[in-house]
Amino acid sequence: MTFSRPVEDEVDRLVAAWKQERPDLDVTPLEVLSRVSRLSRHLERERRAAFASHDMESWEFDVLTALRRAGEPYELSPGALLRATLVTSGTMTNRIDRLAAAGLVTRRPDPEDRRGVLVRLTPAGMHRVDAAFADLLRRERELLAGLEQHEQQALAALLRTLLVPFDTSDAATH
Amino acid sequence: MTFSRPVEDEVDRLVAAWKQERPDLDVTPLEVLSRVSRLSRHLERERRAAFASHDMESWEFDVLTALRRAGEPYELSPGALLRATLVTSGTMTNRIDRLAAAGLVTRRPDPEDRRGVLVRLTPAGMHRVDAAFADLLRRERELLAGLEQHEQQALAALLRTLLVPFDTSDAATH
DNA sequence: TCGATTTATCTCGACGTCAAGATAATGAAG
DNA sequence: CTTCATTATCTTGACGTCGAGATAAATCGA
Repeated sequence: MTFSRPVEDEVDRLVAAWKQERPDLDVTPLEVLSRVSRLSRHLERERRAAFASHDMESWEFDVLTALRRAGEPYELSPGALLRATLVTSGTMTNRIDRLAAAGLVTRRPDPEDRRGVLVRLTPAGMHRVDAAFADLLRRERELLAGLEQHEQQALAALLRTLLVPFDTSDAATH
Repeated sequence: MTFSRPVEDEVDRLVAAWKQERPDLDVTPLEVLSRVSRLSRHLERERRAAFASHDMESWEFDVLTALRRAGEPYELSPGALLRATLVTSGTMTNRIDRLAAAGLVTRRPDPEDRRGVLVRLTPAGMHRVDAAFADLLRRERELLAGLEQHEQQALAALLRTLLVPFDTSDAATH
């Protein structure tokens, strides 16, 4: 039970400005969606900073992480990787090229489908991602320190509701 | 009061995979923060699609919107604009250049500060942004249709808590 | 008033992403 | 078996963003 709410964020100001300028419009959708976008941008900056100390780029982490959590043998197709990371196929090809050049993944033809390719995490890649991930979790925990456990759960559940339509409907290849 | 929760999103699967692979780590921060990032990416795609029909880019909209809601005389400095849009100064210079070339804004020296510049929305820019904004709100309302009014408010409040530290502490110039 | 610091904007090269299209293999239908 | 639609990956060029640094004006302090 919290009683104080004197604190404003940028979105409060933004919404107030719109109400002033366009009182005819109902801008309440911004209360949620602008906050999601802005928070995501701030988080991305934090991630960048966190990874810098591990000499890793945030796009590298996204790919390596997907492979890592896939479990043995830490191998996925480019298609699976692009669905996990929400980037286009061209972007994923490019990312895999560079990760392979850095020795963090290997690429081999899929023996079951001659169109396909399989990307596998190397021991070096595994080591890198594990270190960075532990650090990221530590930092993310701090960012969430302002919320009680049950608030975090409530927040997660609400976000899930918004996310489900995206994650189910389209198996978008892009 | 809702009892059903059979529905999973991609983050549920992602968290389950991590628990399998690294049971020693507490990955609950991902429940919130991965969802924010992923949702933001999906929203960005939606925005792109929404603006396409108005023949407008999403970066253009961000700048024009900031000017529009500032009210008469619809004029802000590049510094104010970059803080509103969370981009770097180099990016903002570039954006203003292109918007000015398109006739949607004008740029003039700040009479009060010879280092400064003032960017003003033109009538054409105003017209464009008003049309696009109305459309965006309509689409965003649909995205939120899965949540009751009070759920949206709760969600907004929780997000605000996470956002406040970013929006207060740093007046980051970048 | 002078020098040092801060603030505001711009420049430029490196880089990552996207969109569209190319290639090639697979799967489905008759 | 042949044709057609689909799927998987890669190629390419255009584009927007970032980061670092340059310039110049304003502000602060002794």
